[in-house]
Amino acid sequence: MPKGAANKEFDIRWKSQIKKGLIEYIIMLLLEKQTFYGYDLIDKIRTMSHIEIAEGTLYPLLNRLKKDGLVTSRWQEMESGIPRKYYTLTPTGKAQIELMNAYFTEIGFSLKKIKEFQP
Amino acid sequence: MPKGAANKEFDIRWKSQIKKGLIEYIIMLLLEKQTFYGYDLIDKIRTMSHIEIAEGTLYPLLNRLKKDGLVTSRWQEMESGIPRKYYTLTPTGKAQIELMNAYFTEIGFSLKKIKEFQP
DNA sequence: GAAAATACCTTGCATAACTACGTATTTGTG
DNA sequence: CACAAATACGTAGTTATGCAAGGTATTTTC
Repeated sequence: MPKGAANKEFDIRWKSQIKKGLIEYIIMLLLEKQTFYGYDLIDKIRTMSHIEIAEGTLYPLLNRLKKDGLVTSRWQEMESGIPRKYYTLTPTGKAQIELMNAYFTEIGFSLKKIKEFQP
Repeated sequence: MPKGAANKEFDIRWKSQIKKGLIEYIIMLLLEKQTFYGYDLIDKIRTMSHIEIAEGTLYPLLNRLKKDGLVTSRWQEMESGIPRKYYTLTPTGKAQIELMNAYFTEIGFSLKKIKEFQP
């Protein structure tokens, strides 16, 4: 057990940086299973991963995915309540997920190798 | 097998984003095992992970770690060749690594859960 | 009928990776 | 022996993304 305390500000910054790209991946993994609307994605990810996603992060992100042809969206009028914008993964999005899965697997192997590395 | 091809530009951007924070973690994992100098870290990480780190990424990163008290550095004159700046993890750095390990473990569990999720 | 929750959105800031460049020394090659 | 490549450090400016803080509008709850 190290005696020094960790650097709290560094930790906050680092965790924010780690989310870059990761959130995009998680959202696509979920959209691979079913359609979601934005507000629901935030809630789903919070309960499944304890990762908090700000709305100011999510909505621009979904627009990027759409612009890049990875998802499509359609408005859904509710019988009661506020209309929701549902997102669906495109074939391009599905192809992209395969690349992401492969990259994550590779990162997993690399981290394992590095952690087991003996000088 | 999806018919659509993935979005190449998106993939390049995404892989760059995934590196954010990850490179910092990998470097600290290596420095936990032994001291390294910058140029050697690039080479070590390339061979152990196939992740390319630009020099313009590494040197500012090492300076940040130093500024945040996670590493110390000392110049080492070589008998032959260019002097090297060796980096060593501080107790603060070691404490930070434990937080990072815990966070990565949590992310691993979350991804597993999300991948196994059935609607 | 006021507050909270739902559901969407935008603007501006901070951070980190990258490209491209610069410096200096040493090693390899024709 | 000259010249290219490799070694080893560094900086400046660009770009992308997460986040805080703000906004609108409707619905539910107390």
